[in-house]
Amino acid sequence: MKVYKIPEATVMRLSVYSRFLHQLIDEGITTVSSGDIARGVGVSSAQVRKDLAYFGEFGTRGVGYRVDELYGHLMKILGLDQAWNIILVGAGKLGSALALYQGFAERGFHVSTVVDVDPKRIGTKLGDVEVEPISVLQERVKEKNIRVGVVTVPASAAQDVTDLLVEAGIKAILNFSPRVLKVPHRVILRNVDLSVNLEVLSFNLALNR
Amino acid sequence: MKVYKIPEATVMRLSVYSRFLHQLIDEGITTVSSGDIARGVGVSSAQVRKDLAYFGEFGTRGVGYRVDELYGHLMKILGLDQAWNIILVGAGKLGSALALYQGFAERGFHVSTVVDVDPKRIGTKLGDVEVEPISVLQERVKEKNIRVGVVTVPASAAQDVTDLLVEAGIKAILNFSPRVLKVPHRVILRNVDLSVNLEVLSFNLALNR
DNA sequence: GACTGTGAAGCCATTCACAGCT
DNA sequence: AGCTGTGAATGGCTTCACAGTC
Repeated sequence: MKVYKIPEATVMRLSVYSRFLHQLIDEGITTVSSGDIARGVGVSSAQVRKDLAYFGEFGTRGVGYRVDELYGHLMKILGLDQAWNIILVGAGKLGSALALYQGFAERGFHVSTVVDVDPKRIGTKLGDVEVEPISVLQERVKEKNIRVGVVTVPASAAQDVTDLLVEAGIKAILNFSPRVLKVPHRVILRNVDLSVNLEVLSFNLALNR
Repeated sequence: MKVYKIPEATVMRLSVYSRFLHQLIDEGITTVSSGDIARGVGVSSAQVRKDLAYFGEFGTRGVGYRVDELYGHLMKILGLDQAWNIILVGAGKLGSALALYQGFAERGFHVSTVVDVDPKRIGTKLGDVEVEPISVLQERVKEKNIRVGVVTVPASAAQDVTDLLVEAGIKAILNFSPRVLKVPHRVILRNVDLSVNLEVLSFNLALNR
């Protein structure tokens, strides 16, 4: 893949396109145009074509794209042609919800380990995964070849567990805690900040009052 | 407020700055420079100053910003000088977790109503809020002056409950379902797509293999 | 000397518009 | 005629760099 720099926004849209295509497959639709996709996900058709153009030529001029074929390409591009083991740190309300979230499993993300510090939570089951003490973190990451960690601990503990994940050799972290985390450059970090999202809404609502 | 167009990225950073300032207040720090903030949240100091400049001049040249003062300005700008009632639609795993999430309450977002279609969930308590049937949605929105709705239902039900929220006069929607929702222009929509976030990570990990 | 506020420059993403296929 | 792929134009956000202020 000769890839210089793909905008993150493009990657996010590819993920959305791929889910839309999945819908079309379920509906038995076999061919789709960039305009159809655009209408389906709420972007412009030029945007769809540009996004795809980063990775190759997948369509046929005058016709469009074969749905199953394009879907396969997108899944490959997104790295979803393989399953990913992930470790979840923090088995509180949010952590438990994510551990049981169907949407992850559907896309090939398998929560293979859940750890927590709270003795009351250790030993409980989330689906078929048992909550383990945080001391097993390094061992599990190694033995299960886990590359992605999800942080769902309170803000005060977030940097500490992040350091543990980094030390264990994790490659990417999805952070749900409302804290700015420091990680080495080699580790990919994404933040899903629930409050920030609500605050963007309240900002916009507050604008016109 | 004479505001032309504030980049969304700016609004999101303001939210992060405000939380950082809150930390500083807890630590008893009274003055801060744009460089301090920049280091604390991982952006450039020019970025911090530009973001603030959209809204006025809050600092003193040669000195910096008064922490409590700047914090107050940011909270006002973000619309957090008032409490917001929010309605949560869908009391499944994720919905329950969000209903009980402390981070919302801390920032003045009060989950005042939770509704669901599942009879088994109706009548159960999430903290001090009782899950009610979806039929009360319109009534609750009106009587409690709710302007923000949070959608945490399965993808298949997402558009239907969104239509209900829009019809009830909701002003902004935070969507956690993996579906692209259609809303009228007057309604503000934000998506928190959990799978998309993981897929951006897997994309980046898959790049170098 | 230190730090803010800001015009200008640079950079990156989106949109336009059309040539090229089918 | 319809739709893709793409260079060029546009628009918008970020970084630079410095004048202004304490």
